[in-house]
Amino acid sequence: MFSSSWVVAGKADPVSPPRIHVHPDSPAAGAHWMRQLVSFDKLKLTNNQLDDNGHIILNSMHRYQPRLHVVYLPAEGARPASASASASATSPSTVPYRTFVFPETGFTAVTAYQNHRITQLKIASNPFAKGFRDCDPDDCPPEQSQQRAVARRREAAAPEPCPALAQPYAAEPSACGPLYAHAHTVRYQPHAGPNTTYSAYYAHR
Amino acid sequence: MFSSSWVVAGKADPVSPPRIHVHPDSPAAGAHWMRQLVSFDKLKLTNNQLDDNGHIILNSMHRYQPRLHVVYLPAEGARPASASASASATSPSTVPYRTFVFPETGFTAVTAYQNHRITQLKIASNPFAKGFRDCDPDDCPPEQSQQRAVARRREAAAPEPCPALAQPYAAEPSACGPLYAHAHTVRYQPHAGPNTTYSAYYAHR
DNA sequence: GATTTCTCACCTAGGTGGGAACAT
DNA sequence: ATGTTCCCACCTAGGTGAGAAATC
Repeated sequence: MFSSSWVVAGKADPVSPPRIHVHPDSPAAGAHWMRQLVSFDKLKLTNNQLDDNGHIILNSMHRYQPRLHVVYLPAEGARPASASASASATSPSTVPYRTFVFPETGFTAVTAYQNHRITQLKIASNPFAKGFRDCDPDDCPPEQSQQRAVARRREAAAPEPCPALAQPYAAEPSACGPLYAHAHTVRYQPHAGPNTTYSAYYAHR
Repeated sequence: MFSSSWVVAGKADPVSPPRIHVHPDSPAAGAHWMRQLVSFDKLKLTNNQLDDNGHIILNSMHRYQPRLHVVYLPAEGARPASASASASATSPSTVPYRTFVFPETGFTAVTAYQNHRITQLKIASNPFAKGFRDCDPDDCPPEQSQQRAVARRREAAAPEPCPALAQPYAAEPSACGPLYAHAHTVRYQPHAGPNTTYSAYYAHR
């Protein structure tokens, strides 16, 4: 058996090139942001340190805490001709902003799920993975022939469903032991300096 | 034979509900618009008079002249809290703007092409119609077995290509006689009052 | 008889996990 | 032994013209 806890494994890996995802609606007035839910579903993650698509660069098997920055931008006539990005780059201390952290959005980056319940959760709730379902939840004949899933699938382990994961995306991960969630719609900022980043050990169950 | 000219066929049909397509980048500074080509490829057309998707409503077999309006929007601090759209609706004469017309963008709306050369032009140049091509222009074996096109296709008429249409989307339509082009990326405004709109007669060749 | 609508096979574009191959 | 990369079949979503059916 393994101990189910995190352990420090030495100094952290070098930090990735820090990148910011600017919401596509930016800049916009406060009324715009309050009008509806603000979604970051255009944000993309990568583990390619040389990425040039503007994606957020992560290290696999490391833990991240998304942070949200709300930046006040003066009216167009009141600021210099240069774009706001360069203005904040040259004098960041003069740009007023507030930062918000939602601890429930913290996640561990992975290249492969470490817990097959997460796999089942994604298959059940993501329309693009419909091909891996045993049964379409929307129209599933009670005892009839199941919708044929991908032919070459040959999963050995039993499903052993976790009650806490019955509602997709709504469960508290710790309810089923250490889980490694794949996050699609998060904003990235390393939450601490290089010497305090969680390092590469993780717990099996 | 038919006469190859337009004739007046009585009073015009009632005008469609007038709609404006606002470019998705709006509002933006002049420097933004000058940075690259300004594309209206998100604009969609419909002949459904009851459309509620915000598409531009056209009458089939009628002629249209797109118009481009450049509207000056004062800096955010200098204008009232209400959005610019409502401001121009309540007092249009106070909104400074300029209108540009490019006669070469005029077109006739249709539900089906009236000239099969246009069909061939679209098939040759639109990636979504690749299934109807006899041969992929990018990799076509010189004399080998042609790429199989859609099976149930049974076009009777010979291709009889028009030299002026050799370069997709670049030809002057009148070079091959009266053509009825399908326009995807245009801005709509009826170019005259209801009594001077072209009506439903058109010329065969 | 001419025009419009509808369904279809055929595409593009891209988001899924599976699993083999590869790297460390 | 473990973690990563790559290709694949399988999906969603939606843009094509062909041709039958419907409409007028």
